[in-house]
Amino acid sequence: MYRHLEARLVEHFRDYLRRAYDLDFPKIVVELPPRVELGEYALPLAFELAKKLRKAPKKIAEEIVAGVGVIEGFTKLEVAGAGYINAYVDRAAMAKSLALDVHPEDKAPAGKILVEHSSINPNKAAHIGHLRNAILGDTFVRLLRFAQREVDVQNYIDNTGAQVADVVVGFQNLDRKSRAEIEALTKQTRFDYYCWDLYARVSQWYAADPTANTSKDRLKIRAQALHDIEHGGNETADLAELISVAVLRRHLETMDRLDIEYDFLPRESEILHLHFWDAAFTKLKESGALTYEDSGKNKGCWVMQRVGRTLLSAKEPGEASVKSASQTDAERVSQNEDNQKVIVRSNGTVGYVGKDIAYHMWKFGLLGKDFGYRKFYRYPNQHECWISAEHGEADHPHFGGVAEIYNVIDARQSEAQNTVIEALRALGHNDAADHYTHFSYEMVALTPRCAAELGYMLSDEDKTRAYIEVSGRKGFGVKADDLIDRLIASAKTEVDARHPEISDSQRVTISTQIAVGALRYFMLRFTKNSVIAFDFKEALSFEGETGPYAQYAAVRAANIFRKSGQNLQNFAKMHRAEDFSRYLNANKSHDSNEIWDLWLTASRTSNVVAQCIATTEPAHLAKHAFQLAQKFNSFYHHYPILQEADEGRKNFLLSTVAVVHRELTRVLGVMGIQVPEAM
RNA sequence: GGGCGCGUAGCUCAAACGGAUAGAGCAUCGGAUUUCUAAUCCGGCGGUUGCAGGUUCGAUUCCUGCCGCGCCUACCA
Repeated sequence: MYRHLEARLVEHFRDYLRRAYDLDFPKIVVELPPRVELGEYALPLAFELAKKLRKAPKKIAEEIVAGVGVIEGFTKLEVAGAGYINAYVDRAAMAKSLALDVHPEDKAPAGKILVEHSSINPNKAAHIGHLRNAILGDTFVRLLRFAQREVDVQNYIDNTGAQVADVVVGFQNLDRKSRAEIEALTKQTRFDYYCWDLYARVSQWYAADPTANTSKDRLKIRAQALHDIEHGGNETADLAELISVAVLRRHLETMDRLDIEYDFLPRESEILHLHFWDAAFTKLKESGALTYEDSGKNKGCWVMQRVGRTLLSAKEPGEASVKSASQTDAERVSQNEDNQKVIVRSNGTVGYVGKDIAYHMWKFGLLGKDFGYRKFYRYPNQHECWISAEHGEADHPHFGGVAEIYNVIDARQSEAQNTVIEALRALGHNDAADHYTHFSYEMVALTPRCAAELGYMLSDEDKTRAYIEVSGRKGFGVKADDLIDRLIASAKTEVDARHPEISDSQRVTISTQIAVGALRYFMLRFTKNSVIAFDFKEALSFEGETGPYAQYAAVRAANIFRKSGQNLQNFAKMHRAEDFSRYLNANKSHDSNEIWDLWLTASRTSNVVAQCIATTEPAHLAKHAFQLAQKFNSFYHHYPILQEADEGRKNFLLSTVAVVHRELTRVLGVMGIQVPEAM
């Protein structure tokens, strides 16, 4: 609602500026005034105009306010501060549409969006770092869907890489398990935990031998395993398939605990076996994006020249050319080599980035090849998740060939992501490159205290650090399922104490919802590029700025309705005929302003969603949910609703509760957080 | 060395596009419950936004330099 009025306001001002000043203002900035007393919208445009018109901002603002005329939905414009133009909406009219929950038609841009997230190596249990990725990605998907966009969710599976090979090596050489034994293990609960430990043991096994020769031999075993797996059609590859699929299923189960689902799981094995790379390689060579090096340190490789880094040739103008003139040829050559990215190794094998280029050409429908598709996993809610296959089913949905993509991948991989984007440009696919977004975020690390709590020995240097990076190779980290278990147990203790009257299975449901709320909120409250230093105490908190705080506010709202005997879902709509203006305006008393502020905050959801999408930053939504809950809790405390004697005012207060409940539930839903029955 | 990011209250974090008095939570201190459940609310304390310049009517935000921290910089994935 808020967003549509804003659009109307901007349009009106743009028109006026064109008429009155003959000015084209493509971007009119609109802000939220610091307090509702100052209106619902603030435009600082007079400040900017001051330069052009060579007049005082305040004077210009007054001129505009006098000339701009009546705007539908607004009661007045006012000049405030040093030259702000504040716009005041018709509160009663806006409240009415909010109560009715009317949404003027939005024309969402056409074109499918593909969001890739999670992409956990299927060789060990998921940990907190993966949780951040999946929660950010899933929330972004929900944001896009809220904005009426069509979205496919993909989880890329690197099932032929070194990490899977390591676990296979572990089963074959350390634990010496037969295929049947491994198969039995995969059927046990949390097979991924077994792999977690095994992966750490193998990593030690490679390195921790005193005689260098043994270590070398072991790395040879690893290289052989990797080779066999990439090739396929042998015992090692079959084992890798068995293990990686079993771990993948575990990952899907873990993420489903947080209501995170995927539509399609493209795997590296199919990218290899369906020869995606060959198709891409041909195009890359034809376009000149890849060049063959016949000398130097990258001799025998196909490389990509990185752009954005100056190729220091004599042609460079300005200072750079002076600098390059003083360089020797040898320096220039070596610098150019440093700017090269090896895509195909001198032994003819393609590296990870090359496969990624092919995969991204497929995403945009530029490869001329497609995966086979097989049903893989049906969620309890019947949603079907598909997986890539060499020979797929005849009937399948169509994935790939999308208009826009978002890759939720941590910041350490920006370099690789940029290389893929550059490759698309080099192929002449600028439009695809422009619609390729690396949704970059920082890692989750552990505080030294947390690491110590987990029983890890820390060096003196580590103890002084703000955080310590998790490491799969060392088996150092907090496993996702463990964290979820602890959150549920902790919530259960509280729920048990508060609600002995309800059934245990219901208490488990509520505890789970609270745990998910706490976890998802925790991962969303930090902005993407701040490293999260994980700490159990903070993550297990249910008070203050947390998910349960917001859930609690919604539960309280529902409780009022339960006690009142009124219907929460229909109440606001049923009272649409009522005019709330006397409560909302009331001479702009403190009370009416405080309550209006609550309505106003509730109305801003679609605005915040748009902001989150534009900035690829879901943290704004978490902040918004918290603020709405905070304002509601304050309102809840100050206005005893069921005791209200004036029937009209009581209806108004109940409508307020109903609208806030609806919007808060909606916002939490976009974050993947449910509102429990009771708390 | 180069690239990217970060530095804001005791601690953990906000402040999209430069804007009105830099805000929350935690911690701490003090208060609120015969009421729609206190996982709550109200108040106090707490700031030279790393440092030094610059641009601007206006800078936490943009630019330059410096200091400190992290990540990336493989013919690994």
